[in-house]
Amino acid sequence: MAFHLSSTPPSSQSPHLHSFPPNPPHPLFSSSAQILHLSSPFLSSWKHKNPIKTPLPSLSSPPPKPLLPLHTPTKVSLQDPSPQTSLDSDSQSLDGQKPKTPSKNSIWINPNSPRAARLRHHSSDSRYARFAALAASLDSSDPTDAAVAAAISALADRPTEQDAVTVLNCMENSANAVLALRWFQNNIKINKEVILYNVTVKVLRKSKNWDGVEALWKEMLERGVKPDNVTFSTIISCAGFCNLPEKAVEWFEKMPEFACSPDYVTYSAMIDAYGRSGNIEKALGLYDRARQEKWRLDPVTFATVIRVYSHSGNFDGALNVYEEMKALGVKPNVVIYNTLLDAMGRAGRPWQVKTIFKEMDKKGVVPNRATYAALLRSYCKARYAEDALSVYRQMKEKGMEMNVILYNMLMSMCADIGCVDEAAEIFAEMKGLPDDCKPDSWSYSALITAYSCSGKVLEAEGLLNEMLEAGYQPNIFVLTSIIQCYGKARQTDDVVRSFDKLLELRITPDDRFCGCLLNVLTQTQTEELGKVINCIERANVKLGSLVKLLVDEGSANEAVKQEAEELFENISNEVKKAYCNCLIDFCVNLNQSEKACVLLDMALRLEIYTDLQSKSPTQWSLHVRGLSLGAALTALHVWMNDLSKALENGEELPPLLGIHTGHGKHKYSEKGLASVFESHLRELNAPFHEAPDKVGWFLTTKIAANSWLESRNLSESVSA
DNA sequence: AGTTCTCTCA
Repeated sequence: MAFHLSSTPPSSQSPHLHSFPPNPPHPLFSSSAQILHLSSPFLSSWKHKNPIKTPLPSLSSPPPKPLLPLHTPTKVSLQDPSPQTSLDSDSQSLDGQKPKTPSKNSIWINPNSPRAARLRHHSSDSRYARFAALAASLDSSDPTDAAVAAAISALADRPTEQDAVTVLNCMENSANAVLALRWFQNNIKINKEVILYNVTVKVLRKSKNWDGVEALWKEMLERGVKPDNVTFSTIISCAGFCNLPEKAVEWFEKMPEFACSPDYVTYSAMIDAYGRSGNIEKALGLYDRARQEKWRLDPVTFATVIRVYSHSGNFDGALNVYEEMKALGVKPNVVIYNTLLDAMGRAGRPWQVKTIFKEMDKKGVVPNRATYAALLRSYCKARYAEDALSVYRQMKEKGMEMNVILYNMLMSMCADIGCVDEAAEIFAEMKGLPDDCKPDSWSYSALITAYSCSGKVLEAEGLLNEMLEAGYQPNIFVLTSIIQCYGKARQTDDVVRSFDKLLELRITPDDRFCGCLLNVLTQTQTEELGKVINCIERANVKLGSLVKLLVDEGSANEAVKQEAEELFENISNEVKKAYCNCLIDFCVNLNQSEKACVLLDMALRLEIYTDLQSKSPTQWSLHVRGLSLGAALTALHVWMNDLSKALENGEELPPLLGIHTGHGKHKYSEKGLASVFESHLRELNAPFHEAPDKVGWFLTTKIAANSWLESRNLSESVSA
């Protein structure tokens, strides 16, 4: 028996714009793709589907107007700047540029901060804008009583109690917020001191400063200020943010002592606090109680429970809550929809994301930035490229801020599906954005992966250098990509050099990294195998010894079996299939078909490959979808032997026999697998033919199969 | 003046 992986990899790849099931594995570690390298057809097919001249017009050509107008700083000043003021400001800088430090009368607000968002929201409210400006000034003051006093008197003339609440509510710097609270307590007339404490606690929550909250609480009690329900729900939610569920319970239980009784907001905060700290049972228990006892439940509570379910991986639970909510007559708002969209995105159910988004539109709920961000995340994760890119364009059109994470997800998706050009364009766009949107290590990593996957060695190397210049150390992800890249280009010495770099950086190779080395091994010329095997040995001793057994023609099958089983006990589940695919391909490359069968057998026993063969009264089938070419051919060989045995035992074949290679709608390889598989079937004189009406299937009849199996047996017995 | 929407295979 001999079969070889003789054909060169096909260079076409099917687009998987709407892959189903979603979330195919990362191409670097894809369980099936590695000997069938396929590069980027996405762009062309996408262009074809969309009669637009350039796929990403706003990326490739300079836009007529700013794409992200929100990145333009919003100038907020206390008074309308008088000409004199402007002159003063300008005169501070010799080069005619805006002074770096804000002049006394104008405050520059980070346009990406939540404060800026609130400011835009309240843009018609000049009073709000004035106090937001004061809050910004207070945040950046020195943390001293004097500096805080100076900031307040510079920007606010005789603030009222209401002004104080507004200012504190806008602040972010917790130390200064406490000092500002102190100033207001000492300098203005206050009727409801508890409110000032409550808003200050909110500032502490922003920085997760639990100790500060406890200190304020103590101080309140000492001053005889009586906490109210708002105090409790704020403190409970703070405990939740700080991952201190026991503190949340402690304050919840303190309520009666202060003549407060929990209301629906308190319960919502408690459910949230439990949920955030991983107490799923308790969170859901509280929700159940709330329903049974017919407490008032509002959309916020439902959104919280949906999130608790979604983060615990129970996505149907999340949907159920949504149904329950509608059944109870509570109208879903934008936050509910956003939470649901996020949940279905996490679940990897982009089709449900679409349905929910449509429903939202039908009900007239206006999507906001969080909605679009959730859509983008879902589509990127599911590699619904067309949809993701469309959402991205819509966000830009609507002036909604992207951020580094969203950009990175978009780039990773492009990399995963082979859209190098798009990834590069997005990267270039990021470079032109303000600092907080500049490419970070993830961005570099994503584009390096994109280059690596499509064999652009020089580009990948260039970007790696750029990344180093930008001050980022290469991490395991980048080095995995680079090694993949060199392996594919058969630059074995560079593979070794990069591997040494990894060890030099004291990075411990993980299972995926070793899988990448294995994959490189399947692409390495015989005379250089030793170099790669040496790396594998250093990365993972067990894997190294298994590989050496496979290379050694004298090694016993039993030894291979034992070593492989030991190895597979110790690697993570997500890489097992990829390892099997590579190891079997390696055996096939080495002409060690028996060892390939040993490994295939083990993979079946460990249920790494499942349901390779199936039998119905009308059809027997072989399913090789998701297998590498070598593994698929090994499985075919085993199947043929099984069929012959069945005939020998006097069994009758069914009317139809079929081989399923996959329909090529997703993953990198299936289309490739089908075409390469077909040529191997021809070499074997196997009478299977591509089914015209069933994509990804090769079929034959009982009669043709019978005579083929007979002639095959005959020739084998002759040669024996 | 209170509870929810936030992130990447790290």
